[in-house]
Amino acid sequence: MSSVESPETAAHDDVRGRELQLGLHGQRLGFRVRRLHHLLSERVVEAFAPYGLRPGSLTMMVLISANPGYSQVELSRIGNLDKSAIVTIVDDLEKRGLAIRGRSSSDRRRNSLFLTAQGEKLMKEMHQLAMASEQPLRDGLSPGEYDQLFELLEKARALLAEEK
Amino acid sequence: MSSVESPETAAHDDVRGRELQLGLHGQRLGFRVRRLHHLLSERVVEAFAPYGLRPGSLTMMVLISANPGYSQVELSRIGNLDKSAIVTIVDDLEKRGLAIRGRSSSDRRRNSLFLTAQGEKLMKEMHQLAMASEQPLRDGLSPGEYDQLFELLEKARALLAEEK
DNA sequence: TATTGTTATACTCTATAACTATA
DNA sequence: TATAGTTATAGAGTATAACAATA
Repeated sequence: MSSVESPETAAHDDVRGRELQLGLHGQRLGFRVRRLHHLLSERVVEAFAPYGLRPGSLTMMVLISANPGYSQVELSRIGNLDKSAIVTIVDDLEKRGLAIRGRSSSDRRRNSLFLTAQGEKLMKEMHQLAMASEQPLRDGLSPGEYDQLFELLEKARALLAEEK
Repeated sequence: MSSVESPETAAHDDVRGRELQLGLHGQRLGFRVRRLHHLLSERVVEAFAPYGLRPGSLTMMVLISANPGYSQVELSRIGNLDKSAIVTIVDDLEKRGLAIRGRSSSDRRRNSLFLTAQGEKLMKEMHQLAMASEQPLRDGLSPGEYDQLFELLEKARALLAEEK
C-alpha cells in the first residue's frame, strides 16, 4: 500500500484503511441533523430535476394549496424562506401557469396566492416523488421508530422556535 | 380588521388570524429535518460570528483533530463537504495558524492535515459554544428522548447512505 | 489511467437593504 | 410610521470540470 520512512512519522503519515472518527462532532446533534438533511435533500433534488423545479417550489405549492389566499410574507414564515426568495419562486410558478397572484381587495398591498388546477396536479405528483425519496426510511425504520423520529423532530423544532 | 366585499371572496380574501397549515408537507420527514436544521444552523452561525469562522471550519478542525494526518479528500467524505470546498477552508485555517498542511512522504500527492496547538484550543472553545447552542434541546427533551433522537437520526442517515 | 489537490466557474441559497404602494 | 411586495446585491454553499503533480 505504501512505505513508511520511520516509526516516528508512521502514525501520522500512512492512515489509509483506518476508520474515520467523528471526534467531538459525535456529540453534536446539529451535525447529525445536517448529515441527514444533506442526504435527504440530495435525493429530492435529484427526483425533481426532470421537472426543472427545486424543492423550494414544491414547498411553496404545498403551502399555497394548504393556505389558499395567504400573503407571501405569511407563507415565508412557515417555509423557512425569506420573503424576497418567495418572489422569485412565485414568479416562476406563475410563468409556468402553476400559481396565480391576486391582489387582496381588503388590503391592496397583499398578494393572495392560489394554485391553478395544473398546479394542484403537479404538486401532488411531485409530493409522491418526494415521499418516494424517503421510502428507505419507512422501510428501514419500524413504524414506531418512524413515528417517534417524526415526533422528536417536531418537539425539537418547537423547543428552538420558542427561543426566538 | 378588514372589510370583505362579498361572501364569495371572503373565504380567500381575508385570511389573517387563521392558523397556517403544513398541508402535504405534514407527512414529509424531510421537511421536518429541514426546519430543524435551519434553526440549529442559524444558532450556531450566530454563536461563531465573533470568531469570523463558519460552521464548516469547526467541522474541519474537529475532523482533522480526530483523524490527524488524513488527506483532504478523505475528510471531505465524512463532512459532507466537497474536496474543492475543503481547499478554501484549510487555506483559511492555515492562514490563521490553526492548521498545517504537510505532504505525505509515502504519497506525495496527498496533504496530511494537523491542527496546531492553537487550533486544538480554539476547536474546543468553539465546540463548547456549539454545544451551548443546542442546550435548549437537552433541557427540553428528556434524556431518553434526547438519546433516542440521536440514535434515530444516525439510523436514518445510515439507511440513506447505504442506498448510494 | 487514476487520484490528490488546486483553480475556476456557475448556480443556488440566504440575508440585507432600499424602494413603491399602500395602510 | 409600519407593512407587503419587489428589486438589487453580496456572501456562503454546492457542484462541476479542468489542470498539474504524482501514483
